[in-house]
Amino acid sequence: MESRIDRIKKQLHGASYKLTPQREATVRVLLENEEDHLSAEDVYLLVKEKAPEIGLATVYRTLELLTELKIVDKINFGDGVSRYDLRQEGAAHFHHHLVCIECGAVDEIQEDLLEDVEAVVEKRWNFQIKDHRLTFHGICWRCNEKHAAEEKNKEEKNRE
Amino acid sequence: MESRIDRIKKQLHGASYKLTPQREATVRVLLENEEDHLSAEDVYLLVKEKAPEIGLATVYRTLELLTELKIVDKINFGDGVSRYDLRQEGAAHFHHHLVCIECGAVDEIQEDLLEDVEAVVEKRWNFQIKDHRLTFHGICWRCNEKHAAEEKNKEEKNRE
DNA sequence: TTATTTAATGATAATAATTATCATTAAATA
DNA sequence: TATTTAATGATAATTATTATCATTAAATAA
Repeated sequence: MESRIDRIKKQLHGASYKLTPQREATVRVLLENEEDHLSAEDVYLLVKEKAPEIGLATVYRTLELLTELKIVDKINFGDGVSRYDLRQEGAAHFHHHLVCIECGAVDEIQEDLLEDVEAVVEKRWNFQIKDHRLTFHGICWRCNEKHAAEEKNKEEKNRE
Repeated sequence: MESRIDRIKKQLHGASYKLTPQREATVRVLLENEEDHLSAEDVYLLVKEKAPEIGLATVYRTLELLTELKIVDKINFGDGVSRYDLRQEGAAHFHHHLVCIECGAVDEIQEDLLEDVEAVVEKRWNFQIKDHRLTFHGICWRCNEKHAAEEKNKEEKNRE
């Protein structure tokens, strides 16, 4: 069976780039850390564990290349660092993010959700949408549950 | 009548900050350049025209302060520079952006458009939304019109 | 195969945006 | 008026990213 790496290799070849050992190591790190929103530095350190000879510049170059080919998405949560996410295979659109303002966790939404909104934007603003970025800032389910538990606890204490 | 500046002054006082001349000059620049997505450097240069003694660090500090107080929104279009937009008065939510991948223009959408999507996210992901960022990347109405005109032109030439 | 062109890499210097430091000034308060 | 505190300006420091350039690896031509 054709693996994800094989398909990425084909994508690279299609654009006349090669999948060098360094590029492959970088892609593997991204595959093994999906959903983790790694920075270039993060990727560099992880790649180094397996391939210590790799240079930071090569990691940057590879991430840039993968971004150009739309294999990864470069995202920015406003903390001064770019982060890189593998794009879902076959996904025309970028996935969305939920950033928790309490604990800092970043969750992903793979569902599109924006179809109706995009139809409106395309028509009303005569804007041909090619991609989108949607991030919600708020309180995640973990913090919500934690607060609910604390609340319950307090009530029980009061009843005593 | 109470002006926008007066209201911002009150907001600052409410958080026990003062509206110093430097801060006022910075806010005025933002007011006079709404919809322009200015970077800190842009703001600095504009403020300098009116108040040449101001320092870049003060502009950064002021923009940070205004961001904290949710008077401005700090945004990032992925070009390595933070940009600062005055938030619509009374707007609970951040406005959206249309970034043209051809000409680089950035247009704004003040309408919410996300109410339905947010209801789904709050329920399905148990996420309490406090704010959002939505940016569409694509081709703006100006470029679309230009292409349409070019197309028409070509057709006419062919008919000759 | 060997020579030659081209692509990719690693080390590191350069750049650019932002933040930290610190002495000075302005403002608020005692 | 004296004194504490907040804010500022100049500039150094930091940090992420990009550019440079000599070296290596790969692809292609002879």
